[in-house]
Amino acid sequence: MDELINNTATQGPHNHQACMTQTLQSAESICAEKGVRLTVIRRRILELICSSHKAIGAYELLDLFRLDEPKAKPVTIYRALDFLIEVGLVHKIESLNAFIGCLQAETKHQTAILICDECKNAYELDASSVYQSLFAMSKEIQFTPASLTMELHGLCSTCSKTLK
Amino acid sequence: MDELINNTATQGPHNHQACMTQTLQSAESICAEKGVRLTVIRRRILELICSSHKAIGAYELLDLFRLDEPKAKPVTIYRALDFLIEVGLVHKIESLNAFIGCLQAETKHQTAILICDECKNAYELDASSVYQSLFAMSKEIQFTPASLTMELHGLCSTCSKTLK
DNA sequence: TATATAAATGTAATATTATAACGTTACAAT
DNA sequence: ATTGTAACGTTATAATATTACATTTATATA
Repeated sequence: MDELINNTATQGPHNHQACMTQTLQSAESICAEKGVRLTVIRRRILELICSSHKAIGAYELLDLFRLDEPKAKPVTIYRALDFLIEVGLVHKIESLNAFIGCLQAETKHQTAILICDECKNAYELDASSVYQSLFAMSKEIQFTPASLTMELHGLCSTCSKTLK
Repeated sequence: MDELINNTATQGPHNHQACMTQTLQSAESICAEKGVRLTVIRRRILELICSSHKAIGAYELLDLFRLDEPKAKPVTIYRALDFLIEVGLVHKIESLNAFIGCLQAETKHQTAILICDECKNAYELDASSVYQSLFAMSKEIQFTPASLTMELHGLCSTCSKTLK
């Protein structure tokens, strides 16, 4: 039932150009469908986030964005991030104050984020079963669940091999 | 198997004075056992954190601490927090940048934090089963798990009744 | 008990992350 | 064309967290 989402990215080198192209096209259609605007700024920031699978901070993102738009201010990044998160195209990793692109934004999903503490690559794992069980547990004690943050730190397969 | 930890606190009013006293005594013995020093500052900060079950921010804590120690600086709080977290007496809630006292620090535990978005009270739920299943899932894809952050936002029973 | 060592704290400065407030521009629905 | 809303520009500042280095306190043991 649960399964790895962006498994190509976890299995070593993948065609990242194709991965990005697909992500951005998918983003276009999601926004179109939702009737929200993926403006030039928002699209560019999504592109920067998705340019790797590493978690990236807002100010790091600002530095990259400024290569094209030297006068850009932090709030521009945060506004775009707010939008992208709202639409589900980006996730915030709370334990890092950093952001990753969502590779499966089209599917409604309940995921855990797996973060490699060595290379900072972050992956999403479909964890519906875990969500269901935690939601059930919380309801048993009359807690009404709304949203779940689940972040698993550790080492990806590549880095754990390297560090042996 | 999984169960609510500080269930008295979730079930409405409880004897908070007794709760605190017990938490602090327990903290003393944990530190003694580990051979680490629960200094006056550290004990006081733990006491402030545990003075309610609401998540509290570092600077809020600083304000409280300054009632006694007007010259205290942020780093004093952060140092104490680092210590208390290291020892397991306090947890950081990543999604709030805030802290709560741990009511069951003596037991090795794998917990989810339940956060009421209305009253900010936070509870710990033993979620060993969920940890195990997520760890197993991650290992299947050759990810080596180290630590898991699990934070469930929602409404506690009291607040969900009130908001009806 | 003196003293060496490590741990804890004091103090100042600064880095990092994020938001508020308010004006202007662009879009898109009538 | 007008008008209302969403997006963006600009400035300032709030909120969170760390670094660096000096000083004091506790602990072990000579």
